[in-house]
Amino acid sequence: MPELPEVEAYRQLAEEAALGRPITGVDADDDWYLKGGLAAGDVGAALVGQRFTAARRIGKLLLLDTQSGPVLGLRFGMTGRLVVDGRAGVDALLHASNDPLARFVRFAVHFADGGHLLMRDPRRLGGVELDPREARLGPDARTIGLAALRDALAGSAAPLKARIMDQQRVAGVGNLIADEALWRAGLLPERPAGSLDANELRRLHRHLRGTVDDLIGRGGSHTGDLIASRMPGGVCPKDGTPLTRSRVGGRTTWWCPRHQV
DNA sequence: ATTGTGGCCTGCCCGC
DNA sequence: TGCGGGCAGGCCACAA
Repeated sequence: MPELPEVEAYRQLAEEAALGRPITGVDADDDWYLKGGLAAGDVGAALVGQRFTAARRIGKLLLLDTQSGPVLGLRFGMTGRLVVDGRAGVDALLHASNDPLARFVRFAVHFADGGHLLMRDPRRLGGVELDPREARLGPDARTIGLAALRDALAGSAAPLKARIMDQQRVAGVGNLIADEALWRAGLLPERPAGSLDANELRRLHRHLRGTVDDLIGRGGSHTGDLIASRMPGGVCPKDGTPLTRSRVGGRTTWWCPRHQV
């Protein structure tokens, strides 16, 4: 599913292939897919005649700036893909259908040259927004500083995993990255977020950023070292201990009961 | 304010 | 063989 690494790949695709091309039309027929009070026709009215000038990303939110219009915000939910001129941003997506590109198109932007940028999302968990409130998102997990991470966790009784997945505290951490980073850092997902000492905080910071960089480099959130073992019968790749499965913060969570404390 | 829960949506896979 | 149910999880509305 799209977590930060996938959305970063989408951002790069948009940056390489979608900037500077005059927009001549928009298909936004699915009301469910329009967020933030948008009505059918609003997106077209705002974008036709514009060009995208930059592709940015905060956490899992892709932001396409326009010349003199609003910022187009794209969220991909769990099964959303970005496709530009028929070229998909990522090859494989866990839990998403690999049906032909023509199916499940929820939103499309057409360019004057005949090409298009579109979102394909079988489960419709993503969405489209104009001028999304970027300030609502916390620091991006790829670049967050130690002090900012400390601030995000300080004083919280919520489970550590839930806290780092709170997009208003830290932007971009999804379920798989959370499990992978906590596993690498040797920290129990259920630990109260505010209970980390200075060493543990440093460890989490190092491994959170390291995990994000690794997964971007390897090409997706499914390429983590823990992920392959994240199934019934799976054992910890570090020490061979059978992994524990539970729910933390409402999410299925896998961890090693031996080295995560 | 903080923390937890349920529902949205659809495809897949398991067991009967 | 068909079918029901559980599951995947990002995000939001809502509850306590």
